[in-house]
This record gives sequence, C-alpha cells and structure tokens, in this order.
Amino acid sequence: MGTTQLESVPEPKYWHLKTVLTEALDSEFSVGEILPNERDLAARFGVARATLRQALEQLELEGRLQRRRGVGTTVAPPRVGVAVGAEGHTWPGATGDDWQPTDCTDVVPPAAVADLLETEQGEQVHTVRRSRVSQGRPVAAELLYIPHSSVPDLSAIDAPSGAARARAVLRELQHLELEGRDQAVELGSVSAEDAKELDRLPGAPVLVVTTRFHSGGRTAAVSVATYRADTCRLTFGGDIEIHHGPERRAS
Amino acid sequence: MGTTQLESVPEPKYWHLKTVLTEALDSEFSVGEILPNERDLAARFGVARATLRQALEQLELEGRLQRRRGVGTTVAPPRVGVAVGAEGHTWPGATGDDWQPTDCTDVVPPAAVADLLETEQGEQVHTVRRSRVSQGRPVAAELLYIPHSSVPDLSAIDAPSGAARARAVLRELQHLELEGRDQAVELGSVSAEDAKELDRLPGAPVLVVTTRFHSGGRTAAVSVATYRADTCRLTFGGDIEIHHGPERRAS
DNA sequence: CAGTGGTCTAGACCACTTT
DNA sequence: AAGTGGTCTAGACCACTGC
Repeated sequence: MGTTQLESVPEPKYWHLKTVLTEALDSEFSVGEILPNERDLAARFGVARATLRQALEQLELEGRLQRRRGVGTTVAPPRVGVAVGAEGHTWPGATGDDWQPTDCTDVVPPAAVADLLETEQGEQVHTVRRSRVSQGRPVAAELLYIPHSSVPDLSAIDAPSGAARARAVLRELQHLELEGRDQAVELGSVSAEDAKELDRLPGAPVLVVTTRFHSGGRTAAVSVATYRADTCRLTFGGDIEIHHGPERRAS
Repeated sequence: MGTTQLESVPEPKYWHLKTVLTEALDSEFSVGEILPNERDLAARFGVARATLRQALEQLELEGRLQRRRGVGTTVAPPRVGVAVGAEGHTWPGATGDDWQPTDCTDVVPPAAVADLLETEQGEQVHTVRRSRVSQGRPVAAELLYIPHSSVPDLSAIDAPSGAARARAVLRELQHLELEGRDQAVELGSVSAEDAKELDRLPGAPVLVVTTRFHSGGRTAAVSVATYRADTCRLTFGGDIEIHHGPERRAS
C-alpha cells in the first residue's frame, strides 16, 4: 500500500491539451491570429499529431478556432447571434427577411417531411432553396417544402424552375393566413451539397432547424435550415450577447 | 485525353462508410440492436479501425448510434423532443416543470454571465444546480445564476446550501413578475462535471441553451442548460415529431 | 512549388463493463 | 479474465491554398 495515488482518474492528453490551448487563446492570442501549424504544435507539446488534432477539433467545435485546408488555423471571432424565432409570425419570403432564394424544383419529399406535410406517399411538392448571409458570411442553407395545394394560384407563365420561380412560389405563399409555427433544433452533420454553400467540408457539425408553418388547420410549409454550428448562436425571442474568454469583459 | 475521369473528387472512405452504414441501419437493424465490435466491422469493410471510428463518430453525432465503453455500439432510438421554449412564461422552479434542483451555492459568476446579469465584477450570486429527466433518461444539466437582489427576502433560517436551499431560492423567485425571456442555442462540449450527470464522456457534444429572465426592467436570472446533443431535439413553440429512416413511415 | 490541414494505416495500451 | 470502446503513436499520402 505504499503507492501514492496521485491521479485516480488521469485525464486524457487531448483534454489537458485543450485546456492549455484554451487558456493560451484567452491570454496570448487575438481574433484572426494564425496559430503555428499542427506539426509544430504537436512537437512543441510532445504529442502525436493525431492527439493534437483531437484537441483542435474540440476547440473548433466550440467555436474558438477556425481551420482551413491549405491555409492554416486561426483564432475564430465570437459566434454571431442569428435570430431564428424572433422574426414574428411571417411566412418565409416576407419582405425584410435576410434569406435569398436561389432555386426551385419539384420533388418527392423524404418520408420525414412528407409526414409533417401530411401529403400522400410519392406526391410531389415544390422545393425552394434559400441561403442566408449574416455579416458578409454564409451562415445557413435552407430547403423549403411547399405542397402544391398551398400555392394553387401559381401562374403557369412563371418560369418552371430557378430563382424566378422560387420568388413566385414565395409570393403566392404570402396570400395565406399564417396561424402558427413550430420549431425544433437538433445537431446534424452537413450534407455534401450544403457543405459547398456553407464553405465547410462535408460532415461538419450544423444546427438543423426544422420549422413547420400552419395555415387553415394544416401544415402549409416545412423549412429545414442548416446553420453552421461553429460560427452561429441561434437566438429565440430577443438578442442575447454572449462572449467567452475573460479578457473580453469591459473593465 | 484518353483518360476517363470517373471521380474528379473522390469521396473519403469514412464518408462512404457512413453512407453504407446508414443504409444498413435503416434496412437491417432495429432500435437497441448491438452492432459487431469495431475491430470486426473494420475488418469486414477492409479499413483501419480509426477510419471506421470516424464514420461511427458521425453517426453517433447524428443520433443514429450509441456507443458505450466496455459494452458496445447499439442502434439509438429516435431523438426525444424536449420542450424548451414552450412552457409559457414561468420562472424556473414553477410547479409542473420537470427539473429537479440538486444543489445551491454562492459563487462569483464567469464574466460572460456577469455581463448578462449586469452585476459588479466580483459580486457573488446564488447558483442553483438542476437536472432534467425525460422518459427516464437524464437529458440536461442546468446552472442557474440568481443575483442576491432578485431574492431579497430569502429567509436566514433556510439551509445555507444543498437541495433545500435551492428550493427556497426558487420559491422566492416566483414572487417576482416575469416580464420576458430571451433564449439562445449553441453547440458546446460537455464539461467534466456535467459529463457524469449526463452519463457521457467529457467533451461529448451538447446543445447549450442560455436563457435570460427579465423582471423589473433588468435581468433577474440567467440559466445555462446543457442538453445531450445525441439524444435530444429541442422544440420551441409546439411539438414536432420527426423520424429519420425510410422504414419508419406508416404505410 | 512549398506549406497547410484532411485522410488513412497498423499497431499498442488503457479504462471500463460483463461474465 | 475476456471483450468492449477510448486514447495514443509514428508514420504515410492526399487535397487544397498560396506564392
């Protein structure tokens, strides 16, 4: 029994590394600054590169770092607050929202969406693609599902697809009376498609916001919006300003 | 130019693996079923274990798998919807919420929280720890910050700490008039403390919900709640039921 | 072209749960 | 004790960005 148990539960190296790096970021680095490359950092801390990367990955997940292939690792700015639940009760495409429609096609929705829309299996619906830009950066990509029955007066002379048709569909939507809205937020990983639009590699973590729009006692539209989890903080019902890091507090 | 460019952008092995596994989960496995162990799976797909793990990690992130050390990898049930913004305008601790207070102490809050509370630097506030259980599983851990000025009539005869004092502080809170609430959601990784409570390893992804409670023109309390990102879908303003996987749709 | 982060390998050992 | 997932290593090559 002579042995002294200094650490009954030794913490993993990458966890300790993360702590050290966090403190260094708080005290010795400023936003936008470039860190030493991974091979140098690993050597400096005496660990394998894979171990260092495990720590960097977590810090990127927490929005503290930004890594870009071929460029390097930089200190990320504080997350942007993005209003998600506070725009009042308006349809997507109402004047003043900061979404930009890019395309419109007809597809058979995935089963999960068809359930929400209560459409028949195999029934086609309109899909409108939109992208959202905040402070000059792309923050979200959205896919809107709108049953044909929600926009019955869509003019035949409108373009069959593309941004022009997207605007036409959204314009028709405004004629309905919006009765309410449900929202849900969950974690996901970005699809190959959305990855390009969001300037991230496929698989990067995103916050998926599913919104159901109610009108006339049924679901008139469903929106699936994916927000960059590294750079965004979703705000509901107001604007909360949060900073992390002790140095940022006004004296 | 006789060469045929079949794949100008070859997709990573782990990404392809993830696709294959997703399809297998949808068609050949049912909830709770145990997958073969990682070494066997890696051998079966002809990849290194680390590569297989990269695919499993993503699937766990998306809530499709659950991995437990010493046990194995199982197919996860669909995420549970957890109401976050729909309980109406009530204080934490109001009768009927499914949070359970566990402890109460006085601390100097972190700078980010002190900013929200508009307390002086170094000023102590009450902290109430609570945990939330949904369908028999721990889903969230919360730390409530309540300035002394928000509960001025806290009786001196109440316990100085512990669950009893937590209940006393929350009871006093109900006397204030709640004027509004702000919320924000962002991605984080679970602290060592919360990890135990949520039955996850430190660093696991969580959804951090920061709520600010307004009363008398100021911020009367701040809640920082961390929800398990793998098992939770946060709902705002209603109940959306979402399923993934084609086989789950009712015929 | 050099330098960066991203992917992948084949091993080793550790912490944990179950038998 | 056996079997699982978690951590770690030392190396290799690839994809991308800039000069």
